[in-house]
Amino acid sequence: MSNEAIAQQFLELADLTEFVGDSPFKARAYRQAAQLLESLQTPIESLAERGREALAALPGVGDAIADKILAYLQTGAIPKREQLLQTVPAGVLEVMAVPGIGAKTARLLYEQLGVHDLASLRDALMSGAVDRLPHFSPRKRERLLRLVELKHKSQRRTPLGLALPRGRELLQAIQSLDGVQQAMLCGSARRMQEDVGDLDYLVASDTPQAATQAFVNLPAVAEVYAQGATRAQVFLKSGLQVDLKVAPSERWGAGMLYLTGSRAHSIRLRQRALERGLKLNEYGVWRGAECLAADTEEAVYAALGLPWIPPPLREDTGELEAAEQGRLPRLVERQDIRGDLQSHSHWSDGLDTLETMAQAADALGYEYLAITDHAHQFADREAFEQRRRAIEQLNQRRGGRPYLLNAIEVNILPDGSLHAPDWMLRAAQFVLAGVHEAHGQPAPQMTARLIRALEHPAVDALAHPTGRRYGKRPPNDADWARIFECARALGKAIEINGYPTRMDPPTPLARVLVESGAWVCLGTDAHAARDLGAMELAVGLAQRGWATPERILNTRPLDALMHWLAQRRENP
DNA sequence: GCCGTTTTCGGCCCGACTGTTTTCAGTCG
Repeated sequence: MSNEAIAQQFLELADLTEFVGDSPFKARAYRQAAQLLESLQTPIESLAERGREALAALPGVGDAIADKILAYLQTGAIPKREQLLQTVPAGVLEVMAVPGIGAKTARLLYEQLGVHDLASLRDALMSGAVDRLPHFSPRKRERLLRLVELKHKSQRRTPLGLALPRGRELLQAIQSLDGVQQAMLCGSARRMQEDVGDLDYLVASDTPQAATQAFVNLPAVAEVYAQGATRAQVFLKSGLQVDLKVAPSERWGAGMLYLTGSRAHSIRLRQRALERGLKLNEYGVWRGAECLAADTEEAVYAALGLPWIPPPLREDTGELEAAEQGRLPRLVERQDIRGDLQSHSHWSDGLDTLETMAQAADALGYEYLAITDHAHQFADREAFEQRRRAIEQLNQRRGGRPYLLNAIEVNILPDGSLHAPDWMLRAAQFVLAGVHEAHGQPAPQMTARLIRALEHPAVDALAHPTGRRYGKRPPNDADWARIFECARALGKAIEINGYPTRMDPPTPLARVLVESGAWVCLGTDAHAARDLGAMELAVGLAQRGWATPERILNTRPLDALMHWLAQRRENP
C-alpha cells in the first residue's frame, strides 16, 4: 500500500464530499492530506506504527484524518469514502474531471439527467438533453462535448522529458508573437516536476489583449477554454493544456512566483503575508494600496522576509522553514556536472559508436563519460577486450577529451547475484548494477536482493534503483531507507537516473536518498548521443531531492573520480 | 476537517474568466 494510493483515496473523498454538498473546507482538508501523503518521504505504514498521535502530528492531519489513515491501512479503504460510494456512483469522479464541470454541475447533471459517468455525459450532451437544464445553452453543450473528447485524449500527465522539449518549442512560438516582449515557461515544468499536467507561460506585453489573441490563434491550439484581458487557457491538438498569463514587466517577478507555484507553496506564502499584515497576489506584495515588491521573485520573497527559493523546492515540504532559518541547500546545477556516469554504445544496445558518444560528451563540456554497456551482451572475453582496446585507442587519439571509462552495467539477478563473469567485473573501471528482470518481488526479497548486490565488492553503484518506467511499470517496493543506508555504510553510490521514461528514484524517494548521506551518481542512461542531453532531467530530479554538489560523484573532476574508484578497489 | 502568543470557535489564499440568472455563482489555477 503506497502513499500514492492512499493519497488518491483522499482526493476521491474530497471530490465526493464536494459532490454531496458537504463543507468545502472538509474537501480542502482531504486534498491537503492527499498532498502531504504524496510528498511524505517515509511509507505511511511506518509512521502509523508509532501510533495515532504520530499521524495527527503531521501538519493538516487531525484526529479524523488520522483515523481514516489507520482504517485504510487496516482494511484497504477509507470507510467514509466507501459510505459515500453507496449513494454516489463512482463514475461522477470522471465527470468532475472534465474541465469546466465541478461538483455543482456534476450534481445537477446527475440529479436531473442521471449522468453517472463519462459515457452517459456524452450521451446527454449529444442528445441535447442538457439543454433543458438551468445554466445550460447549446453553445455550452458544444463546448463541453469538445472538452469531453479532449479530456479523453489526455488522461495522463506528460513526463517532464517530453513536456520540456514541447514546452520550449511552444515558448519560441510565443516569444515571436506580435506584442510579446518576453515569455517564460513556469509551472510544474519550471519546478522540474517529473510529470506535468499542463504548460504555464508568463508573458510580458504592453498590449495584453493582442498578445492573448495571438496566442489562441497559434496553429497548435485545438480549443480555447478561456480568454480574457490578461490570461488565456487552451488545449492543444495533443490534448495538452496550456495556460498563458500576461503581466506588465514591473510585475514580472510576482507573476513568475504565482505561475510557478506549487499551489501549496503559494498558499503558504500568502498566509505568511497575512501574518505580517501584508497581502500577496500575482501583482505583488501589498501593504494596503502600497506595493512593496513585484518586479523580481527575489524582491517578492525579500518583502516576505525570505531568501529566494529555487523552483524545484517549492512544494511546501519544508522549504519555507529552511529559508526562514537560512539553511536552504546550495542545489547542484547542471554546470557542476563534469561527466555522465551511465551511457551505452553500439557495443551493447546503444545506437552510436564510441566516437560519436565521445564527441557529443565533449560538446557538453564533459571531462569524462562512463560507457556502461550491458555486461551480458558481450559474447565472450575477446569481445569485451576489443571494446577495451577501442576505448583506450579513442582516449589516446582524443587526448582524453572526454576520458571514456571502460565501464559496465550488470544485471542483478533475482537472488541478488550478478550476471557477469568475475574477470569482467574486475576489469571494468566502473561497475553499475541494476535490476532488469523479476521486477515486483515482495519488498523483503527486493531489499535483500539489492543489498546483496551492493555488498558485492566489484559493484560501485546501483542503477535506476526502483526500476519504474513511465506508464509501464510502477516503482519496485523495498525498504529504501535501509538500502540507501547500506550504500552509505559501504561507501557506494546510488544513481539518480534522468532517462526520460525512468526518472528514478521518484521525487520523495530522491530526497530520502540525499538525506541518507550515500554517494549519488547522475546518469542519463543514454542509448544514443542525443540522449546525453537528459542530464538536465537527472539534475532536476536531484534538485527536487535537495541535493548539493558535495555528495554527487560526477561533480568531481576526473582525477578525484578515479581516486574514489581506486580507493574502493583497494578497500572493497 | 484543521488550527491557534490576537482564537478551543470562527475563521480558512486570491483573482480571472465564463455564462447568463441583470448581479453573481461556478470553476479553475
